[in-house]
Amino acid sequence: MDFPQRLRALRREARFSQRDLAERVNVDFTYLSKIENARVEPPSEAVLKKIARELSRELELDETELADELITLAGKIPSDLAETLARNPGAVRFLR
Amino acid sequence: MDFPQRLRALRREARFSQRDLAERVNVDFTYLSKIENARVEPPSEAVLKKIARELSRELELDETELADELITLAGKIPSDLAETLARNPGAVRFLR
DNA sequence: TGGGGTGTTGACTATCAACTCAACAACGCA
DNA sequence: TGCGTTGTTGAGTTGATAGTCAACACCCCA
Repeated sequence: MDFPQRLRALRREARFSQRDLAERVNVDFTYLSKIENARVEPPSEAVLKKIARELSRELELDETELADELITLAGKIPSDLAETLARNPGAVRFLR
Repeated sequence: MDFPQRLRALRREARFSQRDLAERVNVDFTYLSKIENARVEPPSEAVLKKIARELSRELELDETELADELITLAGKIPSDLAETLARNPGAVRFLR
């Protein structure tokens, strides 16, 4: 399941319209539409986290886990992790 | 050693002027100056890789290793690694 | 004393990511 | 049949990133 599909599935499961969710995370609802239809790239990490907050709240899921799922599905690396990696020269070699 | 210092050290070791190196990697030499003086952020990964190519060539170092060093010094994550991480949901959890 | 090679700076520009806004279509149902 | 709710699309905005360009200063040495 790719990011757009997953987002739409979660949103519907939570019984939110695009307008509902958009308002809660402070973006325009048309933006959510484009995201769900892969017309644009997944949103910023900040927005992803807000989405995770609202959806986890409604669906009684763990917020952090959902955020991680969405962020990696979105093809990004959680910024706190990215920072740690960038500061550890060894960590990168280890991963290789 | 931070990124700007390291770059300048390597370039001098290779006996390249800013103009020399800039021409080889197809950027303006004044841009290198600003980078070495930390007037701007480190360059894009694409430019970093070209720099690594030219310097490793001249100094007989391993190109990939030098690229990794420069990229992480620049505070970035090598994009191929980022991709691998983003595709492995488990890897992120493991790192946590 | 001036010409070539070096590095620095300020102002400007192009590209891209991350959105918003205006308009409209499709459905349900009172 | 018309009104409310939902979703889609095209065009435009905004701020950040990644550079370029013109000008100048310093050195060296012929």
